[in-house]
Amino acid sequence: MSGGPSVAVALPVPVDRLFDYAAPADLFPGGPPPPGALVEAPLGSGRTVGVVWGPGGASWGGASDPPAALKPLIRALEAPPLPEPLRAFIARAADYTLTPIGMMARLACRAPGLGEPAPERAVLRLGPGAPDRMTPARARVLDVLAALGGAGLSPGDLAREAGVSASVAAGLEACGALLRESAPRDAPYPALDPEAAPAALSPAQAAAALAARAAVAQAAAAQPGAGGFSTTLLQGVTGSGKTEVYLEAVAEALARGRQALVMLPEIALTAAFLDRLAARFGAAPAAWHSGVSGAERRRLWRAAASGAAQVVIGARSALFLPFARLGLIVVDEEHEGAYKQEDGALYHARDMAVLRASCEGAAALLASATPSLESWVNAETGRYRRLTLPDRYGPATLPRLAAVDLRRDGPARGRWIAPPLAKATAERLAAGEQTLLFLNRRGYAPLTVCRACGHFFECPDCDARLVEHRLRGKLVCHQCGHAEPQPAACPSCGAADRLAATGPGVERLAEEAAALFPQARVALLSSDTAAGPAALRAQIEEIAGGGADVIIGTQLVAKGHNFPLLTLVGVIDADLGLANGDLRAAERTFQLIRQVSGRAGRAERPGLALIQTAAPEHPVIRAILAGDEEGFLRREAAERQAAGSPPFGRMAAAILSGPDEAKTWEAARALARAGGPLEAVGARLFGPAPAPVARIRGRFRVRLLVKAPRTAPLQPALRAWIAAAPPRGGVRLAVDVDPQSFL
DNA sequence: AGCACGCCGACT
DNA sequence: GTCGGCGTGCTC
Repeated sequence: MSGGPSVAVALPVPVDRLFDYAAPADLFPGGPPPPGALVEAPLGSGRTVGVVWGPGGASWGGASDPPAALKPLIRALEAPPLPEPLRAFIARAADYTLTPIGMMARLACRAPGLGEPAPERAVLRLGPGAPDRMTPARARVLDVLAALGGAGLSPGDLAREAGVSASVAAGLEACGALLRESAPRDAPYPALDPEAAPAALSPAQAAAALAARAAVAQAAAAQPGAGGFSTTLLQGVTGSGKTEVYLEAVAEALARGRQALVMLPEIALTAAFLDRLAARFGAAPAAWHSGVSGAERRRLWRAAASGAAQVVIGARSALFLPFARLGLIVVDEEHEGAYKQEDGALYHARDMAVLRASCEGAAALLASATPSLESWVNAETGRYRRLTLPDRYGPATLPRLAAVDLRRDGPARGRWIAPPLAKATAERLAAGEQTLLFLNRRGYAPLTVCRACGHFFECPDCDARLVEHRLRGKLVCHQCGHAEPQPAACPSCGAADRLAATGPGVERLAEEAAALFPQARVALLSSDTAAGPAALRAQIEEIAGGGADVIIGTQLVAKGHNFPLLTLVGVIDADLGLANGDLRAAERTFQLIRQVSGRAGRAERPGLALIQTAAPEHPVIRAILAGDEEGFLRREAAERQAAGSPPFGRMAAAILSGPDEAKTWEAARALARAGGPLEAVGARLFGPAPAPVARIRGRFRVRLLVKAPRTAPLQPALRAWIAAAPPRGGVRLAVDVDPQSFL
């Protein structure tokens, strides 16, 4: 290297490479910016913000040598550098998820105004001089400031607080009784008190809390990155008091001067949750999610970096905040699919939380009533610690589960509510109790067929069938969102009135329920029926409060709100999710039916769940009916191990997409022939489409799966593989990972 | 990811 | 004859 100091910078471009820049002494008199510094750099014809990764010449993956003449950096931003543990996390997360490092690093710079110094504002406070004369208005101003001690107020706030006009303060300032100063615009976060209002814990909670606190204490006592890290799975059914337990862990972090991050899958839940934490710790913690304003993001980003933000409640993206001394990460509802980030960088936030904790020497705490298979396996094998909370009320709260064998007791053709379920529903109606009929299928009917010619409607852009949405008068593709008006006549043969809806959707089920129980108030709950999230919440609340007798719902009803009046749940088609060939179909079906069944009944009045199935002997259905979660997880884990699927390895996919089916398929075969990296490569396709070549939005796609041992260097292997058979002829190639836990 | 370069269709 | 479509390739 020649020509003065240079640095390697991670830039937000999808290239597996660092970019070298000159850091000339005239621009950087104190030496080149240190690792972690945020810098502005010229790139192509424009400029972009990146993160200094090390001295120039560092190679992160990239093969080609940097050019002889380096462009100089433009400037260093006025923000604290990303701490070393965060950089380590970014590098490992990028490698793990096959994401270019700069794209991962970008997630840590997502706060506005990082280029500018922390904003200041003018404040007035008591000055050394005495007022030239006293008036009642002036006295009120001085009283307000005296009550604040040495602190100041902005001119506007001061006038408002004192109930005077701005000119009063101006007069006092002119005679030296008030002093105008500059102060940080961002108010500090209120201090949290770990002992403000400790919860009363049951013996089981207290025991779990003790262990959770010990894990945090262990992390806090160790040097960062020196063995303090641990992961704990906190398992306990709804109502067992998991939250109180992990808040004890948060209290321990607070008491030891470490920061805590609590991750939630749903942003909508944070408001209520913040209230709860405010009650526990005496003040509300900071919140980080997509709905937080720019000013608040800037404030929180800097407060995380300074350590002033003691506790942060956040969504996925909070994982990339520059915490100064993180001691604990809690992942609430760790099994939730919402933790998967699937656009841009691909990652599973639960796994990245564990990774971040390991980089920070912090404790990770995963909480769930129904743990994901991955976490359960990790707890079983001893990689994670495990804490279990027993049901607070004993087994009586669990609803009684019974199967309705559709082969024997099924409904008439074109009907979906079997006689035993109809009878049970009628009984609830007579008793003034609510029934939930669960069917995880939106719309009126999943298939529309012409009875005259057999024509059925397919999406023009993909392989999926169009679903009739009678309420909207549309045919809709559930895969890509394509919608078209519902025709009156068959477009193929022209026959009018011969189009037949085939199969059930919730709209059709609601129709049937209304006909079956004419005296009942039937409510339909589906993501299509409400105007927006707020309207939907209001609707759910109204129904839960007794606004309906029979609730028809999709998976939407499985989560969140409680239905205290509900004593019967009917699962219309338990077999629905099991047939679609998806890797996680069984797991999802088990969790969904278990969650939705659990909605029946309450402590003093156990409910009933009737599971309609045509395959009661299916192992998954049998496990559901027996309430045998452990058995299900054990069997599912063994099956996946036999199939070599996650969580027993890493899986990546090369996705080829092109405008032409033959060319796309040929490129995929060439890639497969080029010799797979590491282990076998096959043209297996996962996902909803049944064919090896799927059509999505008019383009053809093939997924080649790559399986690798957990610790294998997948990134370079994939690069070499793709270099051996680069796609041609308009075919594009993207590498995708299945964002799941293999940690 | 942006952004420029480059080679084929319908317009003043 | 040009404006502009988006396919391809590069960014220290």
